[in-house]
Amino acid sequence: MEKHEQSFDSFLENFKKTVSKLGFKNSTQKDYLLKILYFTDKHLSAEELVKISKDKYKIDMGIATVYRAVKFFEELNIIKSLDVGDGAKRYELNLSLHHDHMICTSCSKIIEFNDDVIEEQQEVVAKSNKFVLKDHIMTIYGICEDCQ
Amino acid sequence: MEKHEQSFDSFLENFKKTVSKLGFKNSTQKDYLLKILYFTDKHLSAEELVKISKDKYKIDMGIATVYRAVKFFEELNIIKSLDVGDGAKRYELNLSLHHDHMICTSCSKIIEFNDDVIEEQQEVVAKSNKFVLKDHIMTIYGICEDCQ
DNA sequence: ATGCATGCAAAGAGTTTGCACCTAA
DNA sequence: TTAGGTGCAAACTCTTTGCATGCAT
Repeated sequence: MEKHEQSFDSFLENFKKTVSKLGFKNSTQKDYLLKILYFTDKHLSAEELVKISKDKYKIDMGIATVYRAVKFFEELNIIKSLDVGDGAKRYELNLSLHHDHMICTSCSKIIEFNDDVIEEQQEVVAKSNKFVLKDHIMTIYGICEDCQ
Repeated sequence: MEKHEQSFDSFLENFKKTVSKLGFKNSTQKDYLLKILYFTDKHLSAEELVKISKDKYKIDMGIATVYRAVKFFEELNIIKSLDVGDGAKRYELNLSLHHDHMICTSCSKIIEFNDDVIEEQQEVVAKSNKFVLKDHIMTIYGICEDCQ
């Protein structure tokens, strides 16, 4: 997958400006959550975000803060949530180009992919049903090479 | 969407044979759950299944029975679960041809669709990633005609 | 008669919320 | 100073599990 198009510093700066502009307040917790999400290549759950922020950045934050933050981020459309099928929602930054997921039902590995044909075709489907398209999720389930 | 290709009676008979063959036992509860799922055009949650079986068929069944049954059905691959984004999983029979979902983010209406191009293209994507494809989910989010 | 299935209630897991305190602006 | 943010714990929702009883085979 592509790297993000924006450096973390400029992304964060931009985010903070938006937050201020909207009349909300910035916080260390949100900064670190975004930092973790920016630099990970995984899809993290709320629990995992708490753990990483503690282990890696020595920041203790309550799980409630994480849930409130991800909800906030989702409203600003800068993260997406993903249902992998284990109980918990997983989150990822929404900065890079759109991509979909392929999940191995044996080892739960997640591979990201992007396919132009599918991207275009969903527009076609939306139109023919008179939907104004906003987003889509495509997840392919199968057995990855290693598990076959 | 297409109607089911099999009548309910033959489907149920077939199911019961399979259950016996596998060494499990049949039950009224499972029969009614399948009946409800067969004849509904909605995607029902566990709670809703309990309610419908009580209201429509005067069968009281515990929610635990429903969860155990849907898990059992999923293992037999005769139902699918669907995550609409409200907390609860929703279930639908897996008898008819494969279809995907388009969900209105305004009124939560679910429209089913089937698109050959997308069906074929996901095979292509799976192959190029050396995945053995088993299934896929495609959900398009947008605003339906009524809500625009 | 045997063992899977059921119902109930309790336990779990994930997420949300109320409230007192904290902190950015 | 003062709204919004945070942490904690309690509450909630959805789902699973233990156990005694029920019922299909």
